[in-house]
Amino acid sequence: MGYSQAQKAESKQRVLETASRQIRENGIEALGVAECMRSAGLTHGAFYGHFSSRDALILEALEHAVVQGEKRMVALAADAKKREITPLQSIAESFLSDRHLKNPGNGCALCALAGEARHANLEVRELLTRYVHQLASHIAQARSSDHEELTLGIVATIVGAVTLARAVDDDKLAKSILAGSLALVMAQDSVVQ
Amino acid sequence: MGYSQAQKAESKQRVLETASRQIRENGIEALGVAECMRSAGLTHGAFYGHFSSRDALILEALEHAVVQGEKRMVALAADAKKREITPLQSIAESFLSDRHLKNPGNGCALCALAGEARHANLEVRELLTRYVHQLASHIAQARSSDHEELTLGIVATIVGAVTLARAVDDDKLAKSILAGSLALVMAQDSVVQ
DNA sequence: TGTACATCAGTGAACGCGCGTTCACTGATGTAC
DNA sequence: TGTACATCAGTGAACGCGCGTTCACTGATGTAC
Repeated sequence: MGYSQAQKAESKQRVLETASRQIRENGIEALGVAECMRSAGLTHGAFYGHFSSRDALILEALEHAVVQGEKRMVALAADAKKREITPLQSIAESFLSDRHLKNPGNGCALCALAGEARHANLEVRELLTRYVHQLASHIAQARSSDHEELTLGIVATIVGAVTLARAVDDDKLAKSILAGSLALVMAQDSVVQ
Repeated sequence: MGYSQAQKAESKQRVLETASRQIRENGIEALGVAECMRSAGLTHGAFYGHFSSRDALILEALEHAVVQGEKRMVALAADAKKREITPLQSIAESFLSDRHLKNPGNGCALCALAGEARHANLEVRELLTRYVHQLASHIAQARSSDHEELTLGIVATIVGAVTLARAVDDDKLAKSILAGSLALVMAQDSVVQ
C-alpha cells in the first residue's frame, strides 16, 4: 500500500471541519466545493476522492456540527453546577450571548440554518429535525417544569432570537433582542415553577 | 406615444407580486429572473425594461411584502375588537396559525426571510431591520405592558416559531412548536400585566 | 542496504449546465395628416 | 375616415461567468526482492 491512509483521513477531517464551519457561517447554498477545498489546503479536484457529491459533504459536515453541539450542551449543563446557576440559565445565556451571535461558524447549527432548512433536501431537514428534538430534550431536562410544548416554545425563542439578532443591521437592536429573549425564557421558567 | 403605459405598469405590478410571493416561498437566492417572468406571463427578455437588475427587483418585491404585512397588522388589531380578544392574541394567533405555517408565499416576510437576511446585501438587511422595528412597535401597542426588550423577545419567539415549524420535517412537531410558542407569548403578557 | 515497482492522494485542465444580462428584432398601439 | 409612420413593450437568441463534476496525469510513499 502506498501513501498513508491516516494522512487521507486527516485531509477528509480537515475538509469536514472547514465545511461545517463555512456552512454555519455562510449557509448551505453558499458552500462551494472549490472554495471549501482551498480553505482546507487542497485543490478542488481531490474532492471526489473523499466525498461522492457536494450533498454528501453537506450532510456529513452537518452531522459533525450536530455532534459538536451535543457535546456543548452537556458541557453547559455540567458548567451550571460549578457556577451555581440553573442548567437552563447556563444554556440560555450561552446561546443568547454576544459571543454566539458573532460566531455562527462555531455555534449552534440550528440557529445558523433554521431559516434555510425549509429549502434544503429531505436528508438535511431530517437531520435538523432530530437536532430540534435533541435541543428540546436537553432544555426540558434543564427546566424546572416539563411542559413539553412550552419547552418547544423556549427552543423557538432561542433559535428565533439568534436568527433575528444576526439578521438585523444594528448591533444595539441585536443585543436588545438577545437580552429580551433571555429575560422571556427565564421568566417563563420561574413562573411555571 | 405608442402602447399603453398603463399596460406596462400592470405588467410590472404582476412581476412584483409574483416575485414577492416567490421570494417568501423559496427564498431570495432561489429567485430566478426567467422563472419569475414566466410565472408573470412574460419572457425573461422583457425583464430589464422594468427593473435595472435582479437585486432591484428583490428590493422592490420585499418592499411590496412589507407594505402588505403592515396592512395585515393593522387589520389584525382592528379584528381583535370585533372578536373581543386582546390585540396581542389576535396577532399571535394569526402569525402562529397553521394557515400561516403552510403559506409562506403570502405571509410575513420576516418569518420567511429572517434566516437568509444575514447573507443578503445591505439594502435587504436594512429593509428587514426596519420591518423588525415595525413588527415590534405593533406588538408593543398590542401588549398590556410596554417593556421594550420583552417585546423584542416576543418578536423573536414568533419569528423563531414560524421559522422552526417550517423547517422541521414533521407536521405534528411543527404544530407543537406553534402551540407552545403561542402559550409562551400569551403567558408572558398576562404575567407582566 | 539498495533498486525497481505498484499504489493512490492529490493536481489542474476541461466539460456541461444554469442563470443573469444584453441586444437586435417584432408587432401592436396610437398619432399625424 | 383612411393610410403611413413612430413608439416601445415584449420576444428570443446569444454571451459570459461561476460552479459541480470528470478525468488523465503526477509524484510521494511504501513494498518486494
